[in-house]
Amino acid sequence: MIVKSEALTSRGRRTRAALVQAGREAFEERGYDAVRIDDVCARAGVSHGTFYTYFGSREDLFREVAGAVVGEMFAASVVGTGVPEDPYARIEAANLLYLRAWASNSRLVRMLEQAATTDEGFRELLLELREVFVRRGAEGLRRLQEQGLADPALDPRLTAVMLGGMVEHFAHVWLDLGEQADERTAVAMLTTLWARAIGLTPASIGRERS
Amino acid sequence: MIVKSEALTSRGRRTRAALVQAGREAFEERGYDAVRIDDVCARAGVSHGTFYTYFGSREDLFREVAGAVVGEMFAASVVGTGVPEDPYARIEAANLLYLRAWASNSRLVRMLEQAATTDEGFRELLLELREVFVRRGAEGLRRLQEQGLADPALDPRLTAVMLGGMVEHFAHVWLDLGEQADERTAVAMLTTLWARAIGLTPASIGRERS
Amino acid sequence: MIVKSEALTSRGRRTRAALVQAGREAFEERGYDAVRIDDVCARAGVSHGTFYTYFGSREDLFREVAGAVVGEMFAASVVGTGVPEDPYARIEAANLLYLRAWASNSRLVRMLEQAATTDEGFRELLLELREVFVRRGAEGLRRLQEQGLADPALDPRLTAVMLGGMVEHFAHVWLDLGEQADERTAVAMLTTLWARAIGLTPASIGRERS
Amino acid sequence: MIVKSEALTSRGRRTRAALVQAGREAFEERGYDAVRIDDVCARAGVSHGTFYTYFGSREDLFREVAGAVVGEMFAASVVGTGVPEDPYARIEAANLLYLRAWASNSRLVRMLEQAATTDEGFRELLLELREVFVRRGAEGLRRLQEQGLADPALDPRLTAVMLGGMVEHFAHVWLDLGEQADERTAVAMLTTLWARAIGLTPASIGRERS
DNA sequence: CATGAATGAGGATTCATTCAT
DNA sequence: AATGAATGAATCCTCATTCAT
Repeated sequence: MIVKSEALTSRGRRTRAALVQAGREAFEERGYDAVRIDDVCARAGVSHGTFYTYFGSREDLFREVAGAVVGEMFAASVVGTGVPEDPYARIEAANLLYLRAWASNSRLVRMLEQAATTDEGFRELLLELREVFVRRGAEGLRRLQEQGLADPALDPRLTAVMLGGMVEHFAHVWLDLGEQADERTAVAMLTTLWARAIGLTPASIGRERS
Repeated sequence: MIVKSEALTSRGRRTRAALVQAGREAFEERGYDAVRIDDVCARAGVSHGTFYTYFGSREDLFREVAGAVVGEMFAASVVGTGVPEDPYARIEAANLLYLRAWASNSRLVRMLEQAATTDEGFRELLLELREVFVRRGAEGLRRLQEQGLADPALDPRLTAVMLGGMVEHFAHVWLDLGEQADERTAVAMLTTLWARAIGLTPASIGRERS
Repeated sequence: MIVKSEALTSRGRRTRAALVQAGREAFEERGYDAVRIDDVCARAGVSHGTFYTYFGSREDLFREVAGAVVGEMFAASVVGTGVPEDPYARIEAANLLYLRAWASNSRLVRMLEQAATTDEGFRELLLELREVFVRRGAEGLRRLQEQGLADPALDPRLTAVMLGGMVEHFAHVWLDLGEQADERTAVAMLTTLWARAIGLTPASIGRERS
Repeated sequence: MIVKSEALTSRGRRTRAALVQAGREAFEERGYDAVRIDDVCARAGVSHGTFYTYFGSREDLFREVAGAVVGEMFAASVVGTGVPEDPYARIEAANLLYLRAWASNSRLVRMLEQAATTDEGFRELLLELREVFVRRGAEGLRRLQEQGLADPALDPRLTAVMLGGMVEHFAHVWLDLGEQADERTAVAMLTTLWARAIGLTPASIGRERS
C-alpha cells in the first residue's frame, strides 16, 4: 500500500512525523518483528486509530523509516569541503564517514536487509543504498588507477564491494557485537588495509605514518 | 526444555531429527519470525502436539538448528590435509573454505545474528562462531609475521576481524544480494586483497599469478 | 436526527442533495451493509465531517433515500391519461407499469425489506409501499367483479397480493437473477396469467391475441 | 476459502455440527451482517479459536448453512408417495409443499439472495435452488399440456417462473410481512389462481369445489 | 509416543463519531 | 458550513500451548 501523505495540515504533518520518529526509535530498540503498532502510537502519544490515518500497516511505516535512514546515509556519505589532496588521507576521510554512517544506523540497515529477503521494494532500496557506496568506492579507485597510484589490474567494482564490505562489516561487529576498538585505531587500520590492498604506491604510503 | 536424544527410543529419535531438519529448512526458507510451529510439523509430517514432546518452543528448536549449523561451519573451516606450503596458496585455500562455509549458511547465520540481539544464549553462540574464524585468521597472520612474511606492525586480531569480515560480507552480498562474480574470481580477488593488505612479501606475491 | 432542507441555505441544500444522491448510488451498487459513510462522502465530494451536519447516521440517510424511492414508485404506478377501456388492455398497461416500477428499484426495495426486519420505521414504510400496489390491484379486481367480468368468488385483497407478488417477484428474477425474457413477452405473459387467474370473461379474453 | 471438514474425529464432528447449528440460528435471528463470530461460538459453547479450526470466516460458515438449507428444501420439495391422480389435487399438494418449503426458510433464503449479489458461489447456489423448483413446475405443466389439460400455447418455463414466483413471494409476505391468511385458505387460493392461469380444463376445475 | 481438539492471550484493523479550527 | 484529525469501541484473526484420548 502507498503511504498516505498528501495534503496534510500542519497538525497532520506533525502527527505523522511523530509517528515516523516513534517508529524509528521502536524499530531501533526492539527490532522489526517485536514492534507493536500500539507501542509506536503510545510513544508518539496518539491513539492507534490515528496510526491508520497515516499508514496502512507496520510495513508502511518501516518503508518510511527506511527511506529516511537511507536518505541520511546518502547525505552523510558525501565527503564535504576541504577534501585532502593526499590520496591516503582521502581514503582515511572516506573510511571515517563510511564507518560512522553504517555504525549509526547499523540496526536499521540490518532490519532493511531482513525485510529485503521478503519484499521486493525493500530489496531495491537496499541495493540502491549499497550501490551508492559501491560506486563511490569504485570511482575513487578508478581515479587512483588513472593517476598511476593504484594497481590497474584490479576490477574497480569488485574491489569496492569487497573493501567496502570490510568497513560495513566492521561497523557491525564493532558496535553490535562488542568487538573492542577505538574509532581512531579502527579507521587507521581500515585505511591501512584498504590502501595496501589496492596497492597504493609507496610514495603515498610513505606519508602514512609521518 | 529440550528433550535430549539420549533418552529417546529410536522412533523418538527419528521424529526429533525430522523436526530439526524440517525446522532448518523452514528457517532457511522463510526466516525466523515467519516460521510457524505448524509449518515445521507439517513439513516433518507430525502433529503439532508432537512438537512439544521434543521442544518447548520455537526458540528451543532454533537453538538446536543453530547449534548444528555452527558445528558444521566449525567442521568445514578446518583446512584439511595437504595444506600448501606457499603462504599465498594457503591464504587462498583458507579463503575458499571461509567463503563456502559462510555462503552455504548465510541465511541461518543472519538469523542467528538477529536472535543474538535479543537472547544472550544466541549471542554467545554467535560470538563463539566468530571467534573460531577470527582466531584462525589471527594465528595465521601471527605465524606469517614470525616468519617475516607479513607486516609485523599489524595487530593480528583486529586485522583478522577486518579481513575476515571482508570475506563474510562478500559471501552475503554475493549470494543474498546477487552481486555478480564466479567463485574462482571472487576467491582470487579476496586473496589478492588479503595478501596485499597484510603486506605479504614480494617473494610470495611474485608467485601469485604463476 | 435529520436536518430538514427547509432550514438550509441554498448551499446547504445542494450539499444535502448531493449526499442523498451519492447515498442512493452507493446503496444500489454495494448494498446497505457494505456502504461506508466515507464512501458516500467521497462520492458526494464532501468531507465526512460534513455528513453529520445533515444526517445522524447511515440509517438516517437510508431513510431519506428509501423515502425518495417509495415516492418515485408511487408516482410511477399511477396509470396516466388514456386508460384503455378494454379490461385486458388495462391489466396489461398496469402490469407494464408495475414491472417497470419494481424492476427499476429492485435493489433498493430489497434493501428496504432487509431493513424492515430490524427497524419498525422501515417496516412501516415497506408496508405502506406494498399497500398502495395491493390496493390498486384489489380495487381493479373489485371493479371487474362488479361489472361481472371477473370471478366474484375471489377475495380481492388476497388475489391482489398473490398476483401482484407474481409481478414483483418476476421483476426480481428477471433483472437480478438473469432470467431471460424480453419485456414485451414478459408483460404479455404476466397479463395472460393474471387475466385467466381472475377468470376474466371470454368476451375480453377473445381479444387477447387479436 | 474451502471449508475444512476432512478427517474429523467424532468429537470434531460434533463441534463442527454445533457451530453450523448455532450459526444457522444466529443467522435466522439476527441476519447475516449482524452475526458476530463470537456470538456463534458462545451459542455453540466453544471458544472463538475453535471456530477457526473448522471455518475460515463467517462467509464460510454461511456457505455451509446455506448448503444445508438448500438441501433440506430439495428434500422437502419432493412430492412423496400417494400423489393424487387428479391434476388439480396434484397442483394443490405441490403448492402446499412449495409454500411450506419457502416459508420455513424464508429468512435464510433471503440472506442467500443478498449474498448472491456479491458472491458468485452463492449466486450459483441460489440459481440451482430456484432451478429445481422452476423445473418441477415446468415439467408438471408440460405433462398437463401433453394430456390436453392445459393451454398448449404457454411457455412452460416462463409460466413456472412466474407462478412459482407467486408462491414464493406469497410465502414471504405472509410470514415475514404479516399478511393475514391461514394456510388452508392460502393454498386453496394459490391453487385456484395457478390452475386457472394455466387454463386447466373445466373437467378438472369442475371438481375444484366438490 | 502421537494425536488433534480446544483454548485464549495478543495484536491488527475498521469505521462511526466527535470536535477544534 | 465545511473540514479533516483524532478517538476508541468493536471485531476479526492468528497461533503458541495444553491436555484428554
